Amino acid sequence: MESVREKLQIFARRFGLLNAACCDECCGEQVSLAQSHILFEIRRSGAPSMQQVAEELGMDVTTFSRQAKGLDAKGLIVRKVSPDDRRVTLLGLTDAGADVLARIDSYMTGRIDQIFASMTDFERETVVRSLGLLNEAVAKAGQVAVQREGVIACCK
Amino acid sequence: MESVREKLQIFARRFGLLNAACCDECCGEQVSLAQSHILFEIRRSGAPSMQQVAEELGMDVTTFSRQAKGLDAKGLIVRKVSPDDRRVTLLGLTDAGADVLARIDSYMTGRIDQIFASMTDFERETVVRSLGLLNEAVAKAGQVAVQREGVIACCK
DNA sequence: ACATTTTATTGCATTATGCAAGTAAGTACG
DNA sequence: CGTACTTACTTGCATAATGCAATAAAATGT
Repeated sequence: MESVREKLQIFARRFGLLNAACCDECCGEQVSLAQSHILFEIRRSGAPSMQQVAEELGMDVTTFSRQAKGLDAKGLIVRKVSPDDRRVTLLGLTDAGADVLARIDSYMTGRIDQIFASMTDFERETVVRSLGLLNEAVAKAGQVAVQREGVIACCK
Repeated sequence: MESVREKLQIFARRFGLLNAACCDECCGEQVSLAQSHILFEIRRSGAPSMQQVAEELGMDVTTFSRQAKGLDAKGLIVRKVSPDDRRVTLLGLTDAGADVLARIDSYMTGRIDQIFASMTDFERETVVRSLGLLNEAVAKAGQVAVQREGVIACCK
């Protein structure tokens, strides 16, 4: 019988592939998969610093720095020095960046709708609620780990 | 409010990070994250050909070929010519490969248990069932996509 | 004022990646 | 048969990604 670990592994893998495919299909010319993650996270977290995003994505800051430079050069994000601390760079999406992300969103939600189409309303609801539970639980487990080991969730 | 797309995105990302951390902590010396995925998939699918695994993982066959060579050199997998078709290489885990994978499994299940620890029994059950539903739904959506577009699920 | 820490950037070497091309084995069809 | 075509895998090569070490610049502590 299939373990929870296997279920999660397989689901995460497939979702990753779906994500890559969508990103590639709608804006492969403009952004790589990694860069699409960065756009997503910038939108999600307001006006984050480079470190914040890099850590959230589990990416080395140096790698992140280069990716951010690339996105800046393409006019998809803006980097401005924080007024509070001139060492930190605050990130934001440009209109073009928001557009690219919106296009990826739309592909993704389309595909996700296809996936959910084979479910009953009840199943759909259950699954969505479970995802919420799962994310909360991961966050909680992360906090515990920080208290115990001084480590953030899953990142080194 | 958080969309399903966002929930999925975030969950998949965190799981990926967890996966990387576990793989790194217990056998970073022996296998890369990508290689751990390969071991996982070989075990999961019996005695697959190179192409099968590469496709399942959404990896280019040439990249896969090199990774497989590396795993073979480390004595973690065996590659033997198929008796049915001498072009195809059938993959299998060696004892050492199975051990490495078992170690990763054990780290992962430990972490997953931590995550599930903050849930009630009912929630846990619901989440597990939902993961099953989700994977089935992805598989179904994949089949539909094949019929319509001649494309496998999410891979190009 | 000076040492320490923090944030971000660059140098450099290693690795991953994928396309194009090649080899070897199987298949189809005259 | 044999010749053309397809399929499974491997290598060449060029490009992109990655991370550690070193650096610059700003903030903090004492």
